[in-house]
Amino acid sequence: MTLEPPVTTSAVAVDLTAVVIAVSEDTPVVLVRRPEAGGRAALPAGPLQAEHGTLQAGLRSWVERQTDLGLGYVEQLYTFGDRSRPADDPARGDGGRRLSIAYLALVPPLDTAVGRAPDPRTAWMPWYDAFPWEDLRSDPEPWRARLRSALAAWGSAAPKGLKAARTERVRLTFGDESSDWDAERALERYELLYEAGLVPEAAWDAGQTPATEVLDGAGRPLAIDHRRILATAVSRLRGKIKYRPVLFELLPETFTLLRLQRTAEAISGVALHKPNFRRLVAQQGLVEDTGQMEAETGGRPAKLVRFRRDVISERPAPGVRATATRRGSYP
Amino acid sequence: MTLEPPVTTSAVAVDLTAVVIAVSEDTPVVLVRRPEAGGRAALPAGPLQAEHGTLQAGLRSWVERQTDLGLGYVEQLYTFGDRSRPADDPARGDGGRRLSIAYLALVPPLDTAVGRAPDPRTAWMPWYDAFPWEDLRSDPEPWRARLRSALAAWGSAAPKGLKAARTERVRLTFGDESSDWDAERALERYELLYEAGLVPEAAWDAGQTPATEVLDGAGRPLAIDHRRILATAVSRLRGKIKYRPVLFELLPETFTLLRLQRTAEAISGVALHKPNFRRLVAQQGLVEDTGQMEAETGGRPAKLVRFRRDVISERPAPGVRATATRRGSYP
DNA sequence: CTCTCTTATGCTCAAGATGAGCATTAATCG
DNA sequence: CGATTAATGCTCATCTTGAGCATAAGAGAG
Repeated sequence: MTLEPPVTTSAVAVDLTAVVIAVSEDTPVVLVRRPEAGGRAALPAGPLQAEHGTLQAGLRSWVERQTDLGLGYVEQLYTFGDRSRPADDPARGDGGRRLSIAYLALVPPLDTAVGRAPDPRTAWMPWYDAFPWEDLRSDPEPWRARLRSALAAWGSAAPKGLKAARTERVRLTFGDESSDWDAERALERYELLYEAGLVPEAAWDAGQTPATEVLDGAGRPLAIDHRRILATAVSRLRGKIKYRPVLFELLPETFTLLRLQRTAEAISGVALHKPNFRRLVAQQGLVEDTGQMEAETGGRPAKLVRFRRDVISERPAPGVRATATRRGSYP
Repeated sequence: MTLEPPVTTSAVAVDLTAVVIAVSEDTPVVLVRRPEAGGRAALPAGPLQAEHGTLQAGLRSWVERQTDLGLGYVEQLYTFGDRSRPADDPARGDGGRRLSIAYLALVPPLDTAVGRAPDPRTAWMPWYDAFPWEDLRSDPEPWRARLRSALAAWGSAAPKGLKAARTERVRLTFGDESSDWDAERALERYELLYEAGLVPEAAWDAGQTPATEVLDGAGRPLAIDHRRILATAVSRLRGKIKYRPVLFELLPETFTLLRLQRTAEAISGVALHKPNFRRLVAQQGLVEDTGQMEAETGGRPAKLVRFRRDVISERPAPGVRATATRRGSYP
């Protein structure tokens, strides 16, 4: 390898993969292609075409045609192109490499009921189906305890010198009895489970059959490496809402503060302290009154507010970061 | 476009582009290929090869061979592949598209004096040569005032409905008399200057000759879209040091707290308040004493400290964010 | 051998931001 | 009408930040 100008190399298939996220009834959902019987659902993906002026335009144009929704927000996530991508990938063929440029897109809650979707070949899948352990809104302990004990076993099984490092990684990503985990580390947690062989993709990618006990409670696998791509999106989105007002892309024009909070909770997977959440939103000037009220609250009617678009990328870092409540205090 | 499995499309040349950053004598530098006489410097780039197991491994292996330095830290930056990428790109050829997967790499200060480099065809270029306006460590005003007035003119020249939006964008990215700008928005600033035609690449990419006044003070252009890639790296790195301890990848094994601060300042482009910076570092437990002292300080000798590697990805968010001092208070 | 200069290091203080509760208000549903 | 369900408002103790001041410990000049 030299520093000479790059030259074209071996055949590379490039596709654009979309992680389209919506929030439906406090559940974050992702657009997937329906699996055939027994198969795994896949993220929508399409080949990069010559007509596409920009990568993002390519992604945007065909997703919009598919979903009939305006994609409010689109950002490039990551480019996946490791040769180790599994052999059951139909696009690989003849020793070529497949490159997937993944994008994250957010759409407002319109026709996003789970199961229904704009195209009959697609469906909205709750993302916590893929990562049940990432939802700590109600009772976090069942999942955490199980995964931690499985991972502890993996740590103990490590070769001599690696034991401490593995144990420490588990502690950092999954927390321990005394400390919560960091919601943003969803990708690291998935990767750790993969390495530990606790998700079936690990065995499949190695050409083996996963042990059955592995499948229990390990979440729903997606095609190829799509669960990893989804985990990347979850991590990115959880980080992003802390400093950019992207939550509003997931909400209708007008909404109540509780709905905003529930959306934040759905994404981050933790329950938030209501008064503090409101204070945060208020002092940041992110929303303004519409003068209307929402009556269907089940209790006292709530003000309907709207996002102040003119503040969309204002100075410091608007967005919704807020304190988690102690466990169990969700509703 | 359908949701069918992706198929191989038109020829795509894929290369891995590296933004290798070091800090030399309080100056952030980037590794570039020396330009031919009159030409523009380019970032090192090499084609993606079939042997590369992972993209990052590919990037890492050949950069390490080139520089004889261990790349402490490598992360994927962004994939550039817009069709509008300029025509003087030697790798494009026959209507094919070029895809560049850019990586950010950090190396410790070893042989990184400006101008010297591991390979005679390469050089370390101060990144503020490309973005003089991004260095606000001493006196920010000369650049800011000039760019703001040029951009104000661009705003005023906008078609009727766009005027307000343009003016607002300028205000958000470049700040105004009363407010500083956000150091992380380096990429947005470059892109705004590009759109406004204030950097020569804008004219070149359009196949035109830039007006000479444009060139004055607009920084040093790089080959193709490499200045944009570098701006992406600057923004990413400035954001990253706030919540991950990556600064240490840019420092030798042991260092003084002032050197750590100067490195943070070099990257972020702003002068920091010394006592507060120390307090921050101390309370985060990022460093530990070595017991040794550094005598060459010019004043009272300073303790030599070292980064606590075991804390490298600890819970909340270690890293170096700190308050900027008011202007002019650098040294 | 002091005085001066330079940088290291420590301390204090006032604001602001955060984490956790408690109290009131206003609808709906039997 | 009383119970239930939310919406909204307020308070308080802690942390965290932004800024400035004071002292300590070397090198060099005179």
